[in-house]
Amino acid sequence: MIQELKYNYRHLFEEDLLNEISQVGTFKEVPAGFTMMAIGDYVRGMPLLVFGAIKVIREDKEGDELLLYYLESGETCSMTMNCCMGQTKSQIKAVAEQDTKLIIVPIQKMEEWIATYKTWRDFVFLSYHTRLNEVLHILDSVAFEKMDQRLVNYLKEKIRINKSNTIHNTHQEIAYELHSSRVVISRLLKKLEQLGCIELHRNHIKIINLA
Amino acid sequence: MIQELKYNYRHLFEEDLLNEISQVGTFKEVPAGFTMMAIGDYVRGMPLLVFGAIKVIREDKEGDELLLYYLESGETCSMTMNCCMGQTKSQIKAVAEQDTKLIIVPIQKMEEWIATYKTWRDFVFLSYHTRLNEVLHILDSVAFEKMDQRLVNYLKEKIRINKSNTIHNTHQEIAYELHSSRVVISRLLKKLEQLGCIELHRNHIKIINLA
DNA sequence: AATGATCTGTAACCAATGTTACAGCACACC
DNA sequence: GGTGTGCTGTAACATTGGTTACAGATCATT
Repeated sequence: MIQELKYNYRHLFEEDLLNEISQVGTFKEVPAGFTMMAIGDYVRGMPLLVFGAIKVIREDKEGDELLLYYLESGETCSMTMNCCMGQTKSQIKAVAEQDTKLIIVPIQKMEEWIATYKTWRDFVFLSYHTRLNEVLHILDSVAFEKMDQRLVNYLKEKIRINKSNTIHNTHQEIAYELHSSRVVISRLLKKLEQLGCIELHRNHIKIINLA
Repeated sequence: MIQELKYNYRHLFEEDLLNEISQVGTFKEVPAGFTMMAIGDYVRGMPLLVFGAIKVIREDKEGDELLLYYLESGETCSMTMNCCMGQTKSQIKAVAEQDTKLIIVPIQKMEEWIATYKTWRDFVFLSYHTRLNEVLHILDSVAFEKMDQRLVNYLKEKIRINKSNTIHNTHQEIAYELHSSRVVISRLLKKLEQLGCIELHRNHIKIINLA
């Protein structure tokens, strides 16, 4: 554990803090597709990603979904902190986008370290900062952009996160994450194919050029 | 200044911090409708509201607007902190909803106090926490709700903030804040009037019952 | 009272998105 | 090879919201 921790966080935290983390943290591995947290779950710890990626999804009462953003290694989830500090249930769902490795730090420690380690404090602030910007970014896209543009952005982000030009999802899955319907997504994807931007196949999409 | 500060923040901050704030802070009064910050402005200080309310608005490149949330007395704007710490330009517009009084604290002090005062740290975290939740709330409403419901929520929030059952806005102004068009808003308002929920007048709307 | 500006109401139309329905295809499993 | 399941393509239609256009109402100013 300590190696993977250091590989990702050495440039952020001092030796003492890294040691503390490795003492109180729990190492976890989760497979792609695994739901790590559902709406209403109580949050017991703060995740530090060391490998992989997690997608964070908003859900309304009817179960409609909307992808918010991805967490990558070296990052944490300020939503989690949000819940910890507010002592409330989770407002979001977290699903592993890839096979993922992470370290869970107990809530209590995370609050303690805010007082004692400046680097930890900066890390937590930066995380809030980043998440707030990402949620604003999604808000922009939902409020100001049309579905075709949102779809293109979604595909771009997906290949960036997964470091691959092939997207292994069905149209239905994409529709859920954009809070749209399968037929609409199929329609727009077909248009993109006709423009030569992508190639459609069963269960996967090859990205050629999204400009 | 010190009285107004204490009235709103005594329960949050210790005496020492209150005194520091009153020494380095600048008192400001702004009239309703005044634009306190525009997109692209550089942020020079952190505002602590002591009276009134400020609306915070997101804007895209085309100048399309979307109301994010209101700041009330006893609150600050984590967007501002967002900008301060990231050293970036403002991503939002802030307009006084009412005649408003506030204290501006220099950025440098605000970072210093995070290390030295626990109450300040908690305040800053709580502010991030609240803003993140509010932006999520707006996102929910834009992503999952239809315009009629969004309009009702808008009206409700407006009377809550202004502590009055009469809303002094034109349909056009409401349309801007919801990122819709005047005709659509007039249409929906008329429906609400027919249901007996509101009364429409020139330049103002009287709220009867929004259930 | 006449003028002009602004605000509101309404109709007609358009575009984007969502819904329903169904056909054909690919794949896994028998 | 036959069958069932899930994925994709497509048509027809409904709904929501945005656009254009214009008439009438209200208000301030002269």
